Amino acid sequence: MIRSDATRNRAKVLAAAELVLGEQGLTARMDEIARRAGVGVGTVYRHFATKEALYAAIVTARVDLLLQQADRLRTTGEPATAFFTFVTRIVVDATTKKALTEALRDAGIDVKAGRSDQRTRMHEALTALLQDAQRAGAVRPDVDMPTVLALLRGASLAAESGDYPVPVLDRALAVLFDGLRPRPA
Amino acid sequence: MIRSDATRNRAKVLAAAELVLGEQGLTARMDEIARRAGVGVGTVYRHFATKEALYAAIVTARVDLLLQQADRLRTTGEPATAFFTFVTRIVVDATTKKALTEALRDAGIDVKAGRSDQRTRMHEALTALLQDAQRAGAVRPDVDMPTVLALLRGASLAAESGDYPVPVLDRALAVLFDGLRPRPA
DNA sequence: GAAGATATGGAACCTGGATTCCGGTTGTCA
DNA sequence: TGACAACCGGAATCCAGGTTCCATATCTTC
Repeated sequence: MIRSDATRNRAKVLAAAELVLGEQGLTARMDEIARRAGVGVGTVYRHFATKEALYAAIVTARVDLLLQQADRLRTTGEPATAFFTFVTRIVVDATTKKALTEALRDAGIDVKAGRSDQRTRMHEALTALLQDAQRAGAVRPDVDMPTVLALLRGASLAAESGDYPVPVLDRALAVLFDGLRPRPA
Repeated sequence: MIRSDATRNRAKVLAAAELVLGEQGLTARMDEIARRAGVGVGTVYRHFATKEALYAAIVTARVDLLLQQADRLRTTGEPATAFFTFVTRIVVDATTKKALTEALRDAGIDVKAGRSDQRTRMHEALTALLQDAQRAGAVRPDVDMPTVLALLRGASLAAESGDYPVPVLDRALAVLFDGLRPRPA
């Protein structure tokens, strides 16, 4: 039987970790996370065998969220906005969630444990969105997934590094998107 | 009097460090650098007071090189190619020199010690190239330096992370450049 | 080629931070 | 409520890497 306080603490740790990891990325310290959760390090370790495991838990959850959004956008019918919105969302996410970006390396995760199916799923989701957008003539037909991924990753990394004010990021993204659109002959 | 073997070793350390830092970035270990230089750690420390100082020395040198190239390009007369070539050069550089990219944070250096004038110089060089290109109608007039820097940084970071084959990076850069060009009405 | 100054190698030391351990608490169940 | 298992906190332990130290080896100079 799992004790009630245990579940409660687990949640607190998760929440604190999400916060701290978002702020400091992979360099965040375990005791800092514990402190913010109002809990001892021991407790953190009781719930997550290792720092990496803790990260994995968080990243996994977040990626799942993104995947859901991708699905929803896809069924919205508007391929052009679906694609650009999703990409934007990823980048914006990166602004806050340092750890996520790290883990987003090549559109997925490889944070050890099996979870690599997420990587595939994310890849598939993006491919679908891209192809739809291309079919709709909203994205030039000659860019492929790897290229998009590289750009996306670059944007996320830049965003993640934090010292850019939002408007600058917006403008940068705008430029990038313009580059992705088909040239008007 | 500086002993001849001392200068020789200094050079060896510098060379090894440039190599190792290029490969592994800031996480490179001091003893690895020493090993590759065929020297003891003590010797490394005799020449560079601290890991950071060693990095600074290398980055400074490299940025100086880039600055020279910027100058040369600028006087070449072709504003459009000058700008795009320079940007490309920086990104390509990033492919090999992890440490550099790190340090290139917002177009400069702040690796502690004073050297921050390089930051200014790099910034000036880029601004000059950008403005020239804009005046020549090769870059849309509505992008500003911060935006370019953000994009540049993103590209460098992506490139730095290494797992992209050259052609992908080329294509990504092409897209980015297209975004920077003025839209043909 | 001897003396003194300067360098060298690399073992020892130190520090920050992850992980482990365990005496003391608290939730659960009868 | 009592007994016991599941949990807790956080001090102690471990470990990886940076940095220091110094006995020994190399220059340089006279």
